[in-house]
Amino acid sequence: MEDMYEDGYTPPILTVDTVIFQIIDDEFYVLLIKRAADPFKGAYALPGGYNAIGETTREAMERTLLTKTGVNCADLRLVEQLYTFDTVARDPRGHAVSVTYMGLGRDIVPAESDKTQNPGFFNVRELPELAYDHKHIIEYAHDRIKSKITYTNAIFSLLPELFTLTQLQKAYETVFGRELDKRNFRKKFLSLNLIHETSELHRDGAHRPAKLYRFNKQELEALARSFD
Amino acid sequence: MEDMYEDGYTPPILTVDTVIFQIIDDEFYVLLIKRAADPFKGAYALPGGYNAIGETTREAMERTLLTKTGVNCADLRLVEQLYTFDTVARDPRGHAVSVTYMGLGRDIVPAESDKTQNPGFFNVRELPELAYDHKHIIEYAHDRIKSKITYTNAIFSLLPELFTLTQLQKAYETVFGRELDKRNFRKKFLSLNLIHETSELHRDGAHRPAKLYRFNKQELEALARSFD
DNA sequence: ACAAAAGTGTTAAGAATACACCCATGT
DNA sequence: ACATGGGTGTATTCTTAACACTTTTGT
Repeated sequence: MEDMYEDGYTPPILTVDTVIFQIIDDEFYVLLIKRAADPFKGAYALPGGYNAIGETTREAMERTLLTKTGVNCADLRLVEQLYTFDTVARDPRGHAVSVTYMGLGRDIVPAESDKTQNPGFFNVRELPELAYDHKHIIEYAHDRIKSKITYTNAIFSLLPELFTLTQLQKAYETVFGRELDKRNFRKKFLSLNLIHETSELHRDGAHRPAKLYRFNKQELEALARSFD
Repeated sequence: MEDMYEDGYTPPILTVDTVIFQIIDDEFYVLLIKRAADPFKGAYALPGGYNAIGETTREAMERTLLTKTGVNCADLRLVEQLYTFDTVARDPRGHAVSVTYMGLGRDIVPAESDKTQNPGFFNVRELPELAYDHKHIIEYAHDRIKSKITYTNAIFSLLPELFTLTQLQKAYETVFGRELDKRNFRKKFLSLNLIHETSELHRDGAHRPAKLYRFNKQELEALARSFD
């Protein structure tokens, strides 16, 4: 914090990058853009951009996300800072530092204007070639949310307000990438007292309708016991 | 990542700050310096400083830690990036961004030269007035290590190579800030297979000598079951 | 002999796991 | 009536939690 550098101090380039996840048809998707300029022209990348002076990293994240993908941060259900990556050759102008965020939501639709750079959701299990170290960042974010849903109620951010127990279980299975036992899942999850039954039913095809549930709180809270 | 800014792009000030913890006499201590210049002249602060261009945040952390406290990062047993704080009024020259690190070790001795700014370890339960948002950063780091020792073997970083089960339990109690049951602690910890008995004994006063144990690995690994 | 910390085991309650059939609906 | 996903219970094993006395040593 002291004056290591006199007036000649020049900071590195500061960027932000954002990993937006959502579940579509029981698969896990991440929001990417196609790069229109070098470096990595034509490759896919996380939405992000420069962090200007006078702007917090969170503000830069919200601004770049909106500009590059049309996604409004206020429509996300959970946003948190992930990690700060130092990346060699991240930027042609030299060493850069990228503060990354993770955002989770439901029914997020990127805007398709041609000013925005072909934003779209890609299945996390079938990613295209990615610019920079963005593959690594996506894996890091995926690990984070995998572990986060084991000790918090973060799964709410990937579900609609009203949901069936089957949808809830599928959401867990999608993030974990493995199957869970139906009876044990229900018994355990209900014992955590995070959700309550509503009087509404979900009718969907030629079978018994499912009860719809709702989270008690739409804010992050720790679980009484860790999950799975 | 695209050119939001033309050539006129100016990044914010980038700094690093480091939270070094160690246990001394069964109490938890953090390394602080006394600020020699404004802002916050005379207040205590975490060691840190500017991140120069061309230098990674980790390099800046190692450099500033050595310069300001005489502590060599290589002497720490565990170092990890914590979080990146945007802090208003963090720096008189305007908005700044601080990447923070946490370091854990044993028998760390700050250098007392007068070039270094009176570095010293302070009991986390009796902190002096702190500059900036450093109190908040220390609490954040404390929470991180509290939770980290519940699902990893990170406690090794706060213990000597050879240690008794009582020392191990005391280390947990120090970080958690509460007491644990001796018999349950031993039974559970030994069942995790992280440590093994050595043939050496620790003699210390007029009572039965204690067996000394050693960690199987001095690297971070996840626990089979989460702890406490 | 005594003071001090090391070391040790059992019981009871709760949690995790494995596992298969009936229910309510639409067509 | 049948196909489809919704919904439910039990037995076993493992884990946690509560709890007090004996052992070994130095003085």
